[in-house]
Amino acid sequence: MTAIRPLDRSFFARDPRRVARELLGKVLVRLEKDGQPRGLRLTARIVEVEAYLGETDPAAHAAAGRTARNAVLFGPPGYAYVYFIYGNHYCLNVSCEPEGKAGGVLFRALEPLSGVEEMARVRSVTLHSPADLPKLTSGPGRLAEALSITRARDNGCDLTSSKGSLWIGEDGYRARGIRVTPRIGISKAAEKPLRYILAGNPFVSGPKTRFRS
DNA sequence: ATATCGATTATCT
DNA sequence: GATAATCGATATG
Repeated sequence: MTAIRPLDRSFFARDPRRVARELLGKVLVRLEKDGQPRGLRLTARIVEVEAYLGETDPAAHAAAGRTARNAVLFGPPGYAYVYFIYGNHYCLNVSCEPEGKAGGVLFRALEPLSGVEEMARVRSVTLHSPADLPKLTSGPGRLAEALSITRARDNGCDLTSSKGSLWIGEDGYRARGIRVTPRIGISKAAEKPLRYILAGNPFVSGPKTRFRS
């Protein structure tokens, strides 16, 4: 049982590239009120993220300026920006940069640490072997579903407060093997290296890349 | 292993 | 009316 402490808001008040890199190895925490005395705590380590810069980044939702949808990206740092995409999926970001300047980091993959059974239940995944675990949280839409993240419930929530039901913390784990690659699933500015992964971690999304010495 | 495709809707042009 | 920071299923090598 390792203690998890929330990150300070100043952690997020920086360039999304720096925040993205430093978020690798941190922990996303979801507390469900399920009637149990302490609730049900789901935790998962962050193993893949992407940086989305402000209005200068053609691929960012902030590119066309502030709208009702993307307002959180322009607000204070450390808050959840949740959007709905392809008529099917939610994706989670955390706002970066000081208030007034847009920027965010997209959560693309997590490694489950606790609450695996609950994640499997809400994802409708049957776990036959450890090889099935990445189906739970490998991919932005999958991890959002595993943690029951929706725009109605979570958009605009403070991710720096452990009193909330969704927050980001650190447990002393030190990230190893950080690599930077182009972002996934975008057409504009697709060549920019703004995706940060823990190389070799089986929960990282996308085609598996081979190791080379 | 890679490729293609349909689902389904909030948001923006 | 078109698009989209995706996923799961199907087809094929």
